[in-house]
Amino acid sequence: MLLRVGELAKRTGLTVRTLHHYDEIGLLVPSMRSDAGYRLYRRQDVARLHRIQALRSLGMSLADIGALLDRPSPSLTAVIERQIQELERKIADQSLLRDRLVALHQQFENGDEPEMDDWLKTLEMMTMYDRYFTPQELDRLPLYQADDERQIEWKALIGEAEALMRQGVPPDDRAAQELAKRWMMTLERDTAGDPTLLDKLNAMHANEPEVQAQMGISAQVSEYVMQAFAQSKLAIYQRYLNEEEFAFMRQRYPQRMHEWPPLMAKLRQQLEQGTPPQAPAVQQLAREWLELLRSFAGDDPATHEKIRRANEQEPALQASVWMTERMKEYLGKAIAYLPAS
Amino acid sequence: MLLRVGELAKRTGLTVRTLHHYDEIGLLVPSMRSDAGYRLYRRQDVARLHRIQALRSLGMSLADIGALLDRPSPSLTAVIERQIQELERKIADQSLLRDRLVALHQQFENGDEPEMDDWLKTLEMMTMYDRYFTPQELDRLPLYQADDERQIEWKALIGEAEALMRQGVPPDDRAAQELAKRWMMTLERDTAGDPTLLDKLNAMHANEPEVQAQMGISAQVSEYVMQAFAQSKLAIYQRYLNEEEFAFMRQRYPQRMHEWPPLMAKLRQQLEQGTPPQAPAVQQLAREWLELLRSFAGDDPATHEKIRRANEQEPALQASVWMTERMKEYLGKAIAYLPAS
DNA sequence: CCTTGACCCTCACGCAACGTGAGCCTCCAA
DNA sequence: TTGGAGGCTCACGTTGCGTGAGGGTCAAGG
Repeated sequence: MLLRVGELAKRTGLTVRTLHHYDEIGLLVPSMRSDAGYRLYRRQDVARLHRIQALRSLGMSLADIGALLDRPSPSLTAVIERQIQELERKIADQSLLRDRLVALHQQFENGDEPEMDDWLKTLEMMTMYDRYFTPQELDRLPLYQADDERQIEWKALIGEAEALMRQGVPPDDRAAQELAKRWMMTLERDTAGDPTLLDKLNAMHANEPEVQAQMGISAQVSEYVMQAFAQSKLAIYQRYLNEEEFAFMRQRYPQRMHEWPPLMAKLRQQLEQGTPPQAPAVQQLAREWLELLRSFAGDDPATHEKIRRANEQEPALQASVWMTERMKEYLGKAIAYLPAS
Repeated sequence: MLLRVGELAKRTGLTVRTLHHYDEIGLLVPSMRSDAGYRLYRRQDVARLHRIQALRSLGMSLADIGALLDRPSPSLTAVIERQIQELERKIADQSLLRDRLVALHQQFENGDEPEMDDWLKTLEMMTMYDRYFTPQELDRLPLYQADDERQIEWKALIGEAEALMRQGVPPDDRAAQELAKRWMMTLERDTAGDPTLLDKLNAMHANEPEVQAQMGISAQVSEYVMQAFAQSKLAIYQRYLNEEEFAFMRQRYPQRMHEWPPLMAKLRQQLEQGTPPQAPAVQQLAREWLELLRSFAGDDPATHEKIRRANEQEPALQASVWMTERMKEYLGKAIAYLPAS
């Protein structure tokens, strides 16, 4: 029962080269050589090879197989479980990819042979979203599931904004403010009211000129809308503040309002992780929050009180802007725990 | 808008090494270098990189991407379709593997920590079957889905055969013949009556000592059963033949009967492929069939006629042995088309 | 006895898409 | 002017073999 490589190869369905390779890496070293140097495999070698093939068929690497065969492993079931999990991960990944490809394929199916450019642009957008959002987030991001209606809605909003800008309408104009409010409400809806999603979306728009181009939202437009939104809120606060307070706030608020979204996002994440309000991380966020408030409202507690009253009484300030009741409550507790400074 | 590698890497989520690599293979060569040799990427380079990333996210190889971007490909949808198909193949393969692993895992789940050897033996058997049968065949092979009942049944049959052999009972003994008939019927059932499966199973048993050991069917046992089966058929034919004819047949039949299964398998495959009986391949098989018949029945047409009559009238010859009515009819036609020689 | 042809041997490069140093250069701020 | 961050070019490693190149071995046939 001495087999030469060729014979063993034929019997096992492997190639001679493969057996050479196994020899080289010490996985299966034939226990004999002929005088001429031919590899001679004995029954025990063949048995080992069968085990190797068995384990290979489970997708194990040659290194792992060698380790497993050479010393009695602690737990074989554990090995299998690992293999299963890895396989399931791969399958999940590939299924996702396939679904996406199929969707893409359908999208361009009617309307024969799309232009290369349209094609790639769509693809690029998809990969952009991939870079800024996790798959779970994408699932929760309505903007990503963009149906035609949503597209049209946004096109209209953008068009209006551009028109106002072209006409030189200032951001504190009533029309601009109304547009900004609608814009923000739509945006809130399309980010599922999640400030984390909003924040990432903002980051994406800020960093990727191509996204701006594709969506049609230039940096100017978004800045204009932001300012108009700020003005719409200022207009409300004005009714609660005296002249001096309002003048102060009017100067500072528009510059600092960009800082809300990331702060809200972080707060929301802590809330969802169930971090208690007195935890250091949350306390830090509360401090930053107060800091931001002071930066445009000054240090006078009386002013702060007025702003709080406005927030409570004005429906326009209550609605929307990614602040839920739970968030307000959580923030309130965190602030209450802050040592008086 | 000139970016250095590090910056571009950061913005795209790639590594510097990856960008170097793309440069090396000519996929993305920065359109500028600084005086110090630093790679400088312009807007157009960034755009190209975005496209590269988009296509990569579809699972395309760098080579393919390069080809696609450098000349306008004929059909992009075709590319995607290819990707989808490849993905589905991979997914199918991996799902199969996972199912198998899960099954294996469950098999050993109860009965804490199995012995490495049992483990590997089971696995080895699985890979053996894999080598001799296609996945579709395995699906159709009842023996492979071996439940406990089947196992016990075969253990019993093998035990009986071994006992008879030990006791020195000759294959032409009544008891041996009865056992052989039951054996063949069980085997027919467990190969789903498909001679192709039978043939491959035989090949596996003949070539793989380990399979014999695992199943407990030694070459001696299977030869004994074969001979007993031959004797059981001879006993029937005897009633139709004269003494001389039977003496001739008795001498030859046991030696040649091994040749039936492969011949039946080939014939069945032709039948299933819908090959007409007058096709050369089928004609060749018919010739071989007649040749085999002559080899143990002699050249006298009268003898052949007697055998045919026996086959028609004897239920024991009708039943089983992997010959269906359709097969008989097909073979009959093929023989009828043979030029008289 | 010599020649085929089928096998066998040992290098050693190739593949895909980078990861990971090593050794050296450049730039900018302190 | 010095230190640290970032850049450069080799060049080897990874995984599991495929694919020659160049050269022995062995049994059969002329």
